[in-house]
Amino acid sequence: MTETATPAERLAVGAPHRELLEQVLDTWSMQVLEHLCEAPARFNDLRRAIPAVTAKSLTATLRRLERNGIVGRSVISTRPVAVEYAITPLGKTLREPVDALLAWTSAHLAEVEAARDRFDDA
Amino acid sequence: MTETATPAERLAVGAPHRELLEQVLDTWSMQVLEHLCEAPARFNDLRRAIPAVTAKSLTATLRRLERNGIVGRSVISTRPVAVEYAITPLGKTLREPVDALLAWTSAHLAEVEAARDRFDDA
DNA sequence: CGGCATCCTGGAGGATACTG
DNA sequence: CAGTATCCTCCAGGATGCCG
Repeated sequence: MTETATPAERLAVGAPHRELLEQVLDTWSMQVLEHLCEAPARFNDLRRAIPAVTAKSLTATLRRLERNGIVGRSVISTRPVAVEYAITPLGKTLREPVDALLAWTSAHLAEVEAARDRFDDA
Repeated sequence: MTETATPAERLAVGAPHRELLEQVLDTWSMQVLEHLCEAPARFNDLRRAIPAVTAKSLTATLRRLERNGIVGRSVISTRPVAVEYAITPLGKTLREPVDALLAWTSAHLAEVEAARDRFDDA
């Protein structure tokens, strides 16, 4: 198929590309993703692994990721119920670009902080 | 130097890596970046190029990018004053990981939308 | 254990008006 | 032209309590 949209157009407010990025790059989603890439985890495992998240936000994050096909949710009918979240094959493809971002911050954070110091002096 | 932090640690709330990503991946910053990568531009050029942005938000975005060393700001003392914004060498290094993100959405948006349809049926 | 419903607050960001 | 100042609204997300 043909790719007609420019990068700027794909990033416009309301564009599907931009919306998808917002649902995948937010604070909690990225952390959930990193953890599930290591190993599947249950709801409260994730809560403990991500200290600052509230139950409400974690639920919303997991639902959104599940809806987008990034994570899978399986209910294990023990009593009490257990629920396991796992990364999907689609979710795994996200790791590469996200890690590229992390690599960028690692490579350039010092340079950014130097720029901040210069800016704050003036 | 040694890199000790895990990806999850770098993404934790309050971590410098995460803060930097937030200041660089937000709605307006990404669009400003894309436009300045094409060519330097003046304040009102950017306003026109990014229809949904308000003057207040654009100012805040440009200040933050300037502080982080991602864009440069030069005042041209004509009357009335002209101000030109341009991408810096550091800013240019951001393009690669950001484009990787865009490439990911292009490659997988259809698959995501299929997952959404499935989810919304249930 | 893994949620959902309700209430509530802070702060991001829009609208508008003004200025060097 | 390129902002700044002020006001004001809105809603993401925290706190709390309840339930299958």
